[in-house]
Amino acid sequence: METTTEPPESIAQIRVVIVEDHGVLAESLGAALAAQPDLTVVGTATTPSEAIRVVCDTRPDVVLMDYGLEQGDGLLAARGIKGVVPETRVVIMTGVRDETVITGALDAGCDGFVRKTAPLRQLIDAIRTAAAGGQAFAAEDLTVALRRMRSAPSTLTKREFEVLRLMAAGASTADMVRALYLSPHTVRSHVRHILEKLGAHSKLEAVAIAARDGLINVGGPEEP
Amino acid sequence: METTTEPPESIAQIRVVIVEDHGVLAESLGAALAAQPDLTVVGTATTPSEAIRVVCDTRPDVVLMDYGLEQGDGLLAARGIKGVVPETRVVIMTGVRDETVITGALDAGCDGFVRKTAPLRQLIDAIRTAAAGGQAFAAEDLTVALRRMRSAPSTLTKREFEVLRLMAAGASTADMVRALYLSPHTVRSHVRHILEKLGAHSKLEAVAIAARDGLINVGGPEEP
DNA sequence: CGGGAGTTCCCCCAAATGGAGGATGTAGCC
DNA sequence: GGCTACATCCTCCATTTGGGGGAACTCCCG
Repeated sequence: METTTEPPESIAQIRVVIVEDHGVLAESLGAALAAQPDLTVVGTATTPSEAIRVVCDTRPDVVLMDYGLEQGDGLLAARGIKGVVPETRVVIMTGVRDETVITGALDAGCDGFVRKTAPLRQLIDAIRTAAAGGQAFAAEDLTVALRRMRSAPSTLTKREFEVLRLMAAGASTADMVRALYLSPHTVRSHVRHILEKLGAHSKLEAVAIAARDGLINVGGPEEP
Repeated sequence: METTTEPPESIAQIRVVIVEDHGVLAESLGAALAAQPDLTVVGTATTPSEAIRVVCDTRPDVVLMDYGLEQGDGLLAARGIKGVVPETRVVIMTGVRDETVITGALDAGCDGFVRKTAPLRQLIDAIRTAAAGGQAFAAEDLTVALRRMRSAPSTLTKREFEVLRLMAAGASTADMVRALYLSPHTVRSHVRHILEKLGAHSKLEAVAIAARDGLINVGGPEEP
């Protein structure tokens, strides 16, 4: 591989753990990072729980965390790691064009954010920046996140999110009544609040808006 | 990297083009494949059109094609490549859990199918198998695809698909009337046929089923 | 302790939707 | 020429939904 913008000459090794459930990417990425003179891959994991265990065992400098894990949320795993070994630096890696991921990453106390569409060099730089104690967020990502935070105050409550997710699954009011053990009046009340907050005029539109804004992951062929 | 299950000893080089818009994966994968003694990466592309151009220029043995490209469909690109340079072998790589991808890959005349969750060795084996003239589809994937093809005959007409896509965008009947220049009666008629064919009892449920089965791509943060 | 947010439940009513049926014209197929 | 599929439009009716109120109760925070 070619050198990056900042090829460190010191022998200070950055110990990296890769959390990624796509074997193809995990392995090739591991090889690519290992080819860097200052990076050492000391462990890998494919699930949040495995990630925390590996981090406890290996005490890496940086965790490279995929956002879209099959079994759970990368940000949740990041929170867990920060809770158990707070000095661990976490760089989130995502393939989705979802502005809420970066706000979530900031909220979870992550130290870097890289899109999978970015060149590899950018990822390596982010790892080095995070390891050095810096924050590796692209200015473009931050501005997008800020714009969304201003424009969409979408402050849905927990219950409303539950209802929204059920709606996205195609549930009728009666279905939600059965699922949540509530009165139809209550479900309808939640629905109306959701419509109001999202600016929708139907459940269908609400789900479409929520899907567009990344509030929910619509079932089926998606890769978060 | 380590050798695979079938480390060829002949010097016959397999020329590979990688089509992948995730720079991180494209680059690290390129490095990992190049480390194989029998594989040579002769080109990369990030869009379908670029892919076809690169294939024309470099005439590779195998094209490693990501299904989920931002700008267009990997299967469409595969079709284009097969049309222009039919002897090219195409291996589809996908991260989504969508059974329709594999049927589409078979339909497009692809020669291999690998999930990103698979180990790297499996991908490399698929490339070698495809280059040797074989078909590299996992038995598990084929059975799943067959099961779906039997269970979901979902024969929506063109017009019904148009209506379905509008529904997924959150359009009301009135919106669709304006969008399609039809009578509300006609739109409602199409909607009812869609509900019947999908086994849904509401527009919301129909969209959820369609999204689950990969009939439509629901807007927003998805990575097909 | 007071106030706000959240959850739960209730009322009313107009509009949209789901579900049933039929009618017309057009296009392609055997 | 018939037949079938498709698209278009229609009627009728029961149910659901959207939109507007309000009223408890809990919990948390200042």
